[in-house]
Amino acid sequence: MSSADRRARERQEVRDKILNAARDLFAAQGFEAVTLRKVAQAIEYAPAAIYGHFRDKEELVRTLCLADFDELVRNVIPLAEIADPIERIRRLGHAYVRFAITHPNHYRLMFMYRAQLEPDDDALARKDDPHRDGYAFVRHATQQAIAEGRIRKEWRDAELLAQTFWAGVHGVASIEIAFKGDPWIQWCAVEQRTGTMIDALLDGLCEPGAGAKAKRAASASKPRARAATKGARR
Amino acid sequence: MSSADRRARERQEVRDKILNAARDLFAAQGFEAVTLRKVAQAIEYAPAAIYGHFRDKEELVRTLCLADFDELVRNVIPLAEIADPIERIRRLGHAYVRFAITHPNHYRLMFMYRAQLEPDDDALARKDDPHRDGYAFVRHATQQAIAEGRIRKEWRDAELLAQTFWAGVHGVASIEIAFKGDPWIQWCAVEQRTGTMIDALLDGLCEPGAGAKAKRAASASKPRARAATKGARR
DNA sequence: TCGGTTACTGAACAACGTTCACCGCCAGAA
DNA sequence: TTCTGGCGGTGAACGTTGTTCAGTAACCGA
Repeated sequence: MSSADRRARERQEVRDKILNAARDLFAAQGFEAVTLRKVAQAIEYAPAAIYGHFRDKEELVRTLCLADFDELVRNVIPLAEIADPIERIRRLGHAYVRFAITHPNHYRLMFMYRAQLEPDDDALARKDDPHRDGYAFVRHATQQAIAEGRIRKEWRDAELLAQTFWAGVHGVASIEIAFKGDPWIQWCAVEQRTGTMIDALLDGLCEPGAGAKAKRAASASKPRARAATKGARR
Repeated sequence: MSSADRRARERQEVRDKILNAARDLFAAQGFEAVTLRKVAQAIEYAPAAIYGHFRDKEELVRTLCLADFDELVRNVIPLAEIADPIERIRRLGHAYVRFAITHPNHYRLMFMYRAQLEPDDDALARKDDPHRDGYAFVRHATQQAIAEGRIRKEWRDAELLAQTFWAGVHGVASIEIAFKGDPWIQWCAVEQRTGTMIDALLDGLCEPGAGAKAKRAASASKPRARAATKGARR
């Protein structure tokens, strides 16, 4: 049945063309700049043709975002090899903020807009798998840190720790995206803000001398860019 | 010249009617639900009449938001009396998240949408005044904490501390607003997440025994709701 | 009474997401 | 070979949206 195969392949090709055309618009200018008429014009189809491949604009852009989020997953996977859970969390936080800053429109849609998406089957399949679910990745690390006695006794709740850490890096990332270049505040460099957030949070959460501070002192030998690049007032 | 006064007063009344009609829509359903035609219908004017009072929809809703933010300012002003800068910051953080949660659409527009607003004269006038500029309030407190030797030597940069603390509470607030009720994650109570963020950050930033932990231990005599209300899976 | 300013109207415009009747083409059955 | 069903795509339309603009009625000072 090669004819049916060809039909399916052609259909997939059109779908990919739609996604690619939409990606250019979305990555550069965000959700509202993705106009079905512009996408259709870019691929030389009528606007209504898109509805044969996606239920509506929302589904189109969300599909696009989910696909691009694999890049974040690929960045995070190698971190799983780090034995020390605190160090693993620290590196994850940096990678997370870096991804958010290089994909601001993706990040905005997925984490700053609204979340009332019912997860599809694909997403449900990888839920709670630390290798494919970012939140589970953090929670797994916090669980391990608790088990190793690294966390202060006040906060031995892996769920709470994971949510707090995520909120911290999300705060840095989303403020950077929403307020980048805002002249009201004399912004420190975003890498510095990220490092301060992660280090201070881990210091506060960890048992004294149980990893966080030691690691930071060790990595302080290679000097980090601190207080170097301040945003200038305009 | 009472006639000119009356004209000005009538003009202000119409402007207020527009703002009030828009506020109802905005507070309940957010920016996109504020339709100029719906606003106009509510006050029994033609849609175009609004343009005699506001440059565009953006300015209308932003004016509305700025006015409502005075409530946050009023909540924060009494905190200035707290002598201890660390405790002051802690209380500010709780008030901040509480405001965000009770005004999710206001918060979303001001801090999660876009910030490319050029500040108006009124805003510029109160910039850097700790009593009327929220960010300056935090920075002033961090400066004082540094001066009192409460902050660890690695982080004695008031600007950086203020930005990190703000990012922390903003992270908790914006995640709560964007992900409230999301079944993917087994959410802890937002008060618990707020408290953990603030306490852990201050613990990590402060010199050991220089205030943060002592304060927390003291207030732990009146038991806080910890690990009590977990969001149940659905 | 006159002239000008002000506040508002009604109708229109352009752009958006989305729908729907139609149509041509191609694979498989008769 | 001819018929037929369905699939993919089209073109035109619908209902919204924000916004503009010429016109108008009321009012105020002269």
